[in-house]
Amino acid sequence: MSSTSHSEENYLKAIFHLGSEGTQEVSTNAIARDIKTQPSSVTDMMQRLSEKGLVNYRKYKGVSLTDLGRDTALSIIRKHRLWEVFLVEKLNFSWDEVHDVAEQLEHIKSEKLVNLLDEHLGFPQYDPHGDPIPGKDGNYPSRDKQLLSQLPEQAQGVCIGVKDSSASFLKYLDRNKISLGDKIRLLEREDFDNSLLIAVGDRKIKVSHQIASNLYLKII
Amino acid sequence: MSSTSHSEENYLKAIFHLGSEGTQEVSTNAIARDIKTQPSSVTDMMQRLSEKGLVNYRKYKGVSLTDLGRDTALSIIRKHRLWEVFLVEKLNFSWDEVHDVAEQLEHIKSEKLVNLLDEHLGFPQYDPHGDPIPGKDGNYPSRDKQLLSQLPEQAQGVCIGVKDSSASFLKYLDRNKISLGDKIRLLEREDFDNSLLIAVGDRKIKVSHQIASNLYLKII
DNA sequence: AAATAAATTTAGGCAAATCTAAAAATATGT
DNA sequence: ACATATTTTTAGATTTGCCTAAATTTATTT
Repeated sequence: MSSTSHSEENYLKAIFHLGSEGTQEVSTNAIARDIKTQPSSVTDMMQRLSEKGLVNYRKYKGVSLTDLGRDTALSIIRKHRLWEVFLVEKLNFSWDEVHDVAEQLEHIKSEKLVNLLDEHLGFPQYDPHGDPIPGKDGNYPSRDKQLLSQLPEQAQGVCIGVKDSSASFLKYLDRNKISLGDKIRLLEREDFDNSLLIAVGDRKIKVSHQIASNLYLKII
Repeated sequence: MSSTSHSEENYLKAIFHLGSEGTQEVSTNAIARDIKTQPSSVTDMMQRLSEKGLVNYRKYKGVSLTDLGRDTALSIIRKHRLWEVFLVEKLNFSWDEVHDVAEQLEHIKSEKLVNLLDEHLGFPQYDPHGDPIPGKDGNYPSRDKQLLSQLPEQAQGVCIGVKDSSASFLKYLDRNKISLGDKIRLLEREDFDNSLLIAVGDRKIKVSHQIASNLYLKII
């Protein structure tokens, strides 16, 4: 019944993302850092969310999502990702521009809107950054994926997502013509700084550890 | 600079609509009635909007929009109406379902989004209720239109808009197969209750004064 | 295990946006 | 024009969401 506020929804989303999909306990400080607010504000909000039955909160012990909280978080993430698809597919936004707008659109309240949008987009399974879109019923498909940085040498995979979806990282990928769906093989690992020599299609590229630890592959 | 809040935007919109497009002075009570809030809340907000330079406010004398306030109101109305077109044209909402959702979408802040949406929709001139869509530059085309109730007998026109866009009125029009673009002729006026006999295409319909005073025609 | 550091919570305040009740200004009726 | 009614404003509270500073709890070091 009592519907969630804009702000409450942002906290739920943060807990979901920080606590590996809401299952693990998340610390007050981690939430504050993520949401760019003070730890005391987080404590405040956790007490309110706890009273609403959206989180499990024990003083000094951190929080996790209840089933209700997880469902709420998933519905917001669903909306966020569907809107991202809309912005990129229908309005020709580039993938590094969609985040802030989707962050606003995700709070629009209308079941009908979300479901018609989903249909309009052809029931997409993934957003422009390769993240899976939660279903209407709240099911959340988890893909098996691996960071490029964790691959064994000579292994190869298809690029299926990014961990960091900041504009600067996405623009780096654009400049280096690395896109979702590209086939990538790890050729050499430089032990000194953990940088990698990879083959993207038939191009050879050197990438730093930081890059490699933000790119998800599906091993093939 | 200082951006307007959700709530401030709603007040600006109300003043625009109540004061025949923001030109006339609007009373505190009228705003309170329109926005479903207490007169004291309106006074509060008028003082804040006045400090921000969005309205001309003199105690006990009512408010009107400044040029800045009018521009702000128009940009919100532009967004509202573009989203209504989107909902009807792209997502197949019916025209009586769009209002509440557009009321939320109109507050999304992104120049780029509005302009790409406009382009995606083919730069529509009117929303699904026949209201003109303000331009990017803030120009607001006023059409010459007349209420059906004010027509002289035997005059005819094309239905171009509704004054009341409540779901119940719009559904009445649907049930009676009266749509924007239909040609309507006033056949007879019943003096007793001001009800009218009209011809819609080649069908004859009786409509009450209340109906007739919420339907806009362009005389032909 | 005591001392120190870090994380977390409490306490007290602030701004936005609302409310109710009371006071002040304006409008209306005879 | 004077009394009454209506409208509008002020005063004082409340809720949400945030802040800073101080207190408390938990973790880490030596």
